[in-house]
Amino acid sequence: MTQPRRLDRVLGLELEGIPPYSFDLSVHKPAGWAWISPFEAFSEGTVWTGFNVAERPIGIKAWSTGTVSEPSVRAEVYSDGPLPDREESLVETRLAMCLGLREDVAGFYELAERHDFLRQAKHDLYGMRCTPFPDVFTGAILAVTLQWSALKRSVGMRRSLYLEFGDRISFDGRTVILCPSPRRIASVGVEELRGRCNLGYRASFIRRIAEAIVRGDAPAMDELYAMPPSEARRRLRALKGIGEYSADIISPRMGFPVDVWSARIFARVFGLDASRPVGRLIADTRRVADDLFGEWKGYVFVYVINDLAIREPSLLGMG
DNA sequence: GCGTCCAGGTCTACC
DNA sequence: GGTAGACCTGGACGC
Repeated sequence: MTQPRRLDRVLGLELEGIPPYSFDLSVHKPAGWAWISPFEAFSEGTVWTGFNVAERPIGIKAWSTGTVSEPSVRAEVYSDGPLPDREESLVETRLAMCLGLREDVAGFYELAERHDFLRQAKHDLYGMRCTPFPDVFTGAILAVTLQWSALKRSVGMRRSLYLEFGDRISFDGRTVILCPSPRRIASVGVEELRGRCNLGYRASFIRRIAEAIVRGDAPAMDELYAMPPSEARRRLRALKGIGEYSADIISPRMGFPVDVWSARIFARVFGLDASRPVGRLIADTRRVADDLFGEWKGYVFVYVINDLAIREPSLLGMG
């Protein structure tokens, strides 16, 4: 195992948000989803994580300095050297995006008042944001490893990719493993990827997505963020191995990524016949989500699953 | 112990 | 444009 790269504090940021905003719920969701890296740490309201900016590993320590009604986040940025102005600006923009700080959820909360299950979720998770990935490759690795696999194996594949190929960084007394860079994965053979990470047929998908990003043939996350959501998903689906489900996960304006598992949950929430063939069930839950919630459907997905994690954890296999 | 089924999708070939 | 079959692997289940 390689020694972690030591990073020093190079920048402090104070980020304002649109209320209501809950930092803790946004970066540390009740369903146990990590904010950015499965190897980040969260303790007493502070998160230590990181991502790559212009192929440079960046460490982030962040915590709330405000309230739900007057949100403010302090972020300390760590690097292996001073950041050029352009990279400082990139880090600040990306952090605000990943935190969902500038997302106005008033429209979603209005919608939530019209549905019992959402009114409850809004109450339980008030101020929580959907938090986009810092880059397309981080989202693609999650989406592809979730495909056609039981959760235990999905978790194992993703952790192996990080452990085998991700950068280890050490800062503020913590060590975090970052998402492997596309350039690193593009330099590894498909068979080696398959063997070291137990990826099966997914190895070629991940390798081809990495190559597309290195060539500049894939859209950047900030470009996707600026596009209409349907266009962003269309651009993502042009990548090999990214279908409707995966594009819904990766898109910065999250879609409604129903699969076999979540279709059964949402069939119950939406009052559909859960005994129908699973292919039909997935199509039906997608249609209902589109019709009732439009572009807020991603928030519906995240709020419902995380509210179940609080109220009915056994339904999610959480105990 | 062994065989079968199926799982938190996507692509390709074929019609 | 719609659909069947292939794709890796491993846990659960029946025998």
